[in-house]
Amino acid sequence: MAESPITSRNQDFATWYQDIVLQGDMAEPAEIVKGCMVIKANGYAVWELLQRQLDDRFKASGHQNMYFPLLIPQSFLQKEAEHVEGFSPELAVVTVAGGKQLEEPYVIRPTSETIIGHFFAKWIKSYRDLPVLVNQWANIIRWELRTRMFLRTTEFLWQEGHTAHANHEEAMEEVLRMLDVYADVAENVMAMPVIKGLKTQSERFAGALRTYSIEAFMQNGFALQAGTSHDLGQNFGKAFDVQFQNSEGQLDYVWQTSWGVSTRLIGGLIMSHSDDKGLVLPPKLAPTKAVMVPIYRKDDEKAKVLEAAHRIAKDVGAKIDDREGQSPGAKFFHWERRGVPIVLELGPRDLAAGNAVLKRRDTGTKEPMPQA
RNA sequence: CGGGGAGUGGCUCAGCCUGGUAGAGCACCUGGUUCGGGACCAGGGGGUCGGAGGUUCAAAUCCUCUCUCCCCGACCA
Repeated sequence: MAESPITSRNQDFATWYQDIVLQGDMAEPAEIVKGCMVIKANGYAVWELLQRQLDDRFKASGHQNMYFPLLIPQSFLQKEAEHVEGFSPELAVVTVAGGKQLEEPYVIRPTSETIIGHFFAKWIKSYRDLPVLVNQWANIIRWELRTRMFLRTTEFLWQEGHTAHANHEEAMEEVLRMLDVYADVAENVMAMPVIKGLKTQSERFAGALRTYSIEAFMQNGFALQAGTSHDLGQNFGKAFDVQFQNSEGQLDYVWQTSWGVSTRLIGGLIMSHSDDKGLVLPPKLAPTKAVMVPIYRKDDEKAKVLEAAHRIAKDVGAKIDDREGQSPGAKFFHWERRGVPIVLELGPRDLAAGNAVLKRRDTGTKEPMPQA
């Protein structure tokens, strides 16, 4: 019996988390780039599934995807007093480009309210232009003091929604609508129960009137802020002069919202479901839903088992693990650590009985499954 | 930024205290036997010990400086 490469949750939760991420082929520290990670195949595939679920809901509620520059003129950040105060300490700044000192440095976006505010001002003239409902899938950089894979990395992937409305009521409806979308995805896709609520004044987004969040509970009893939705009021509208004429012909500033979830969700997913044996993924977010492990000894068995295993795997949509030189035991551990929800076993005994063995990752239970 | 830990084949680490020209396990390659929860035997390839300087006949090992990563705390999606 080989020793498990995974530290138990009771022994050391933080180390357990790291082990799960590493052993589950989710990510690894980039090392050469401070605080950054390489999102590996299994982790990125989960992110893609999660993106799809979120994106479908954004589109269904009238939002459109756009893309804004990674680099933002430094002066933009300074236009909103609280915003600059909140983000200045964690900005990465580009001062040299093309071999020359830049006249005005660019900051690498920590979030895009400012640059999007600039363009909203160009695009919005009339109440008929409203609402503007934009989403951006992007990477951002925040120079955090301490990082943990997925939970807080220097660079991370996220989506940021940015909307502009004619009045505060509509903006607030949007803020709460998107909070509900986040809660829906968390609970019904990620199987991660959350509590919706209002953040305290000290915890709200820098530049927002109010910040709402969904909070999830982890196995160590900690809460994880899993998504936020901000009522920006007219703060950015005023800072970037986003004015429009209302139906009475008067000038007014737009009411804006912004909302985002990030690759941190994957950290929450891991800390919600995984166990001391490895990653556990809910079926809706599992890149590989089922794996078939064929078992055989002699050559004549091998031919029969492989033939049936391939056939059954194809029928049920399972990936077949027919790697040579790996024992079945080694394969079981391999897939268990990667969170595959269903592992099927097929050997001579099952062949004779007309069954395959079906094992669930979440419960660990095994049951016979008819081959037909 | 404060506190702790660690940098030695791809990975995990031993060796350092008591200097004497680099080891183990895993992984990898070849051959054979295996295969129902991490197989075994035999053979083989691969490192100059984070970096710089110093002491010494001789430095992974002693001294000085330095860089990086990880964990805990404060800050944040």
